[in-house]
Amino acid sequence: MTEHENKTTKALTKNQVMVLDVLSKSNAPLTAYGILDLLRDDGFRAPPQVYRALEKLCEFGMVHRLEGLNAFVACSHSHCQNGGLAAFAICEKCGEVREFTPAKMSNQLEEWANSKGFAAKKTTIELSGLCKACNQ
Amino acid sequence: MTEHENKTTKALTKNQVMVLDVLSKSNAPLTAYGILDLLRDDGFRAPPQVYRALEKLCEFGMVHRLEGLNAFVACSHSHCQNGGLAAFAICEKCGEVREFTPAKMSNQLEEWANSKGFAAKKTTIELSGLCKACNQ
DNA sequence: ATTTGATATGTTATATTATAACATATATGT
DNA sequence: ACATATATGTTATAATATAACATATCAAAT
Ligand SMILES: [Zn+2]
Ligand SMILES: [Zn+2]
Ligand SMILES: [Zn+2]
Ligand SMILES: [Zn+2]
Repeated sequence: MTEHENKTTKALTKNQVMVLDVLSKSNAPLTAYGILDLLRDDGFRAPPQVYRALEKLCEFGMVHRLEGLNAFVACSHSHCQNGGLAAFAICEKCGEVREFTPAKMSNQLEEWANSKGFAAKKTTIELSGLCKACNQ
Repeated sequence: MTEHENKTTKALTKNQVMVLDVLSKSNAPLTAYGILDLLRDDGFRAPPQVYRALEKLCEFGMVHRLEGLNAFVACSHSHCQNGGLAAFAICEKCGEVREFTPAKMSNQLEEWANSKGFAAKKTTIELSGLCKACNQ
């Protein structure tokens, strides 16, 4: 059994592992091009290699895309793999990202969606501001 | 008194009026470059003209940026001008955007932020999926 | 074991989105 | 009229993302 597995219990590919690895080790979100630069020595040469890995990792719920930053973070849990709504608090100063699971909000959004007949496939919740440490 | 005014009761500039106008008349979000194309005949020639107007209109709360689409919509209310949290349900098929105000969620996010000492400056809530009409 | 199809990877080129930098014009207060 | 701030125009470039095609690797099926 390999180290990383997705929900279908299929092992990640080489590139997926490398991308997940740099994201997991980073203490701030990384852009696709930032990841590319970090992986040049490992044979990455062009954006599609990164974007393709990111796309799959996002599908698997192992990585999240932060829309407000055009950047990516490893999931804080082992993996979210959809269904579970995730929210992110992003510090503008230090870059720290806290992922949390606003269960009640999830219900309320669902309630709203049901009442309007809207079938949500994806939900984005992002707070940007200052984390406790940076706000002193 | 001019037609459009922002919160400081200062009239919008010529370019701001034109950008707000095309957004108000559109029944779907527009990208900056889409707006540029629509305004070529009105003297717009380059992206900064659009982005500058959009930046101000967003500040004034008269336009919202949809992070998931890199696109912009006119505020459904007269203007939101921050403080009031706005959420968006975006139909992937027809492009329709419904802006709504999830008051309870707002409280819950605030609650979470307070408990963690996070000082949120901006909050993004976007649902993407299918609207009622498109989901038949 | 060989063929076949599917998936993953490499590579080049290009599309899309956004901003930097500088020049000119217009408005506003003294 | 002058000084100052704001708005606009313009060129160039940065940053983000995808299209298109070639090659390689993997996984059945024969
Ligand atoms: Zn997660
Ligand atoms: Zn911080
Ligand atoms: Zn609004
Ligand atoms: Zn629709």
